[in-house]
Amino acid sequence: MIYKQPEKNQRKPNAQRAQLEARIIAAAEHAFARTGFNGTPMEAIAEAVGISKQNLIYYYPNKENLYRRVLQKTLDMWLEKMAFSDDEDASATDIIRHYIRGKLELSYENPDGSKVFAHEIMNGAPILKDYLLSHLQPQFRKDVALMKKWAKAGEIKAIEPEHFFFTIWAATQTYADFASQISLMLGKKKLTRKDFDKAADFLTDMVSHGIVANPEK
Amino acid sequence: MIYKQPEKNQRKPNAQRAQLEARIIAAAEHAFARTGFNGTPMEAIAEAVGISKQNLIYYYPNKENLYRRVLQKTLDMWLEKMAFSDDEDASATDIIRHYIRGKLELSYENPDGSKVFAHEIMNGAPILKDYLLSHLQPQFRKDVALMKKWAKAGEIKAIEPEHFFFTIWAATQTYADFASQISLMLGKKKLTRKDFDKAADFLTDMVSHGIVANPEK
DNA sequence: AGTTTCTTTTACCATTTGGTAAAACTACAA
DNA sequence: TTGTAGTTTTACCAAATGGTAAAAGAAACT
Repeated sequence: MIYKQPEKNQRKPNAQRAQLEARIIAAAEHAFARTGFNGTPMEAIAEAVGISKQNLIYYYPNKENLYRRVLQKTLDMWLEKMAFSDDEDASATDIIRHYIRGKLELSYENPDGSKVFAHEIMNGAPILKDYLLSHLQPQFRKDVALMKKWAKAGEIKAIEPEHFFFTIWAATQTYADFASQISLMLGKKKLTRKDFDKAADFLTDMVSHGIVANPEK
Repeated sequence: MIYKQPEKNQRKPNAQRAQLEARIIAAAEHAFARTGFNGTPMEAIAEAVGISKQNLIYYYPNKENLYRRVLQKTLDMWLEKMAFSDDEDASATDIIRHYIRGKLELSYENPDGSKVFAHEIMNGAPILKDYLLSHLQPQFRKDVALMKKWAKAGEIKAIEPEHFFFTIWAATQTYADFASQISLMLGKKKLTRKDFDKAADFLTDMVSHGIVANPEK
C-alpha cells in the first residue's frame, strides 16, 4: 500500500471529539431556540456545554457557521416531514393523518429545532430563503397539486390546499414553538407525549369532519 | 385659584413629543419583531426612527422599559381578540367564525405585535408569564367551559376545546409570524388582504365541516 | 431681551461580545 | 523519554452595546 491510512493517528480524539461536538450543537440549538442568532452570545453556549468560550471557538471558530450547522442538522429531517409520504396505496385521509402525526412527532422530538426555524423565519429567513425556495417550494407545489387531484377525484372537498398546509404547519409546530404558553394555559409544567397524542387526535378529527355537529352545508 | 394649571407651560411640546414617541414605539416594535429583545440593539431602533441613540435614550432611558411598552401596547388589543365575543344570541358556529376572522384581522393589521409576542413566548415568556396567567388563562378557561357546554348541548362535536384554541391561535398568527415563509411558498412578495380573506374562508370551512368529502364516521 | 423648559448633540465609559495568538497542557506512539 | 498531534488555558483586542453627564440649541412664555 502506497497511501497511508488517514485514520491511523487519530483514533481516540475523533471519537471524543464527535461527542463533544454533538453536545455543542445541542447546546447551541437550545440557546438559539430561545433567543435566536443575534440574541445568543457564544459565551452562553459555551457555558451550557461547560467549556470556556475560547474552547468553544476552537471547535467552531465562527458563530454564523455554528448557527448554520445547527440549522442544517434539523433541516433535512425537517424537510422530509414537511412533505406527504408518497404511499400509492394509501387514501387521501390516511396520508393526511399520517402527515399530521409525523409533524407532531417531530415537534415533540425536536422542539428546539422548530424554534430555531421559527426565529429564522420571523427574521425574514435571511439564511434559509434560498433553501426554502429550492427545497421546500417544489415539495409544497407537488403536494398542493396532489391535493387538487384529490379534490377533483372527489376524495376531499374543494378547498385551497395552500392554506391547508399553512394551517397544519402552524398547528403542529405551535406545540413546539409555543409550548410555554400552552403548558401555562393547561396548568402543567411541561407537555407530555399524551398532550401531543391528544393534539393529534383533535387535529385529525377536525381536518376530517370539522367540529360543528350538524353543519347546514 | 390657588393651584396652577399643570398643562399650561407645555402645549406644543406634548403634541410633537407624542408623535415622536409613537414613531419610536412603532420602530421598536418592528425591530423587536425581527430579532427579539436580546437581538435588537437600541442603536438599530434609533436608526430606524432617524434619530441618534442618545436621543432615543432621552425618550426611553431604558431598553427593557421600551420593550415593555411595546409589549403592553399590543397586549390589551391582543387579549380582547383572544377571547370569544360574548354575544348571547349568536350560535356557536357564528361565534367561532367571528373569532377566526377577528384573529386573522389582527394578524393582518398588526403583524409586528404578533411576532414580538412570539419571540417572548419562545424565550419562555419571562416577562409575560404573570400577565398570561392572570389575564389570558381566565378567559381561556371560560371559553373552554363554554365550548364544553356547546358540546353537551349538541351544537358542536365532543372535541377537546383546549386544542381547538391552540390550533386557531397558531393558524391565525402564522399569517403574521411566518409571513415570509408563506409568501415565499405562494411566490408573492407580500401577503395581501385577499390572502387573509382566503385564509379565513379556508379555516372557517375546515373548522365547520372538515376537508374530507365523505368521512365514514 | 431674558428666562425657562424641552430637545439634541457631544463626549465619555464600563461591559459585553466575537475573535486572535500563543503558551501550556495532555495523551500517546516511537 | 521524547516528539507530536490534539486540546485547553491565558492573555489580549477591537468593535458593539447600554447607559451617564453635561454642554449646546430651540421654542415659547414673560
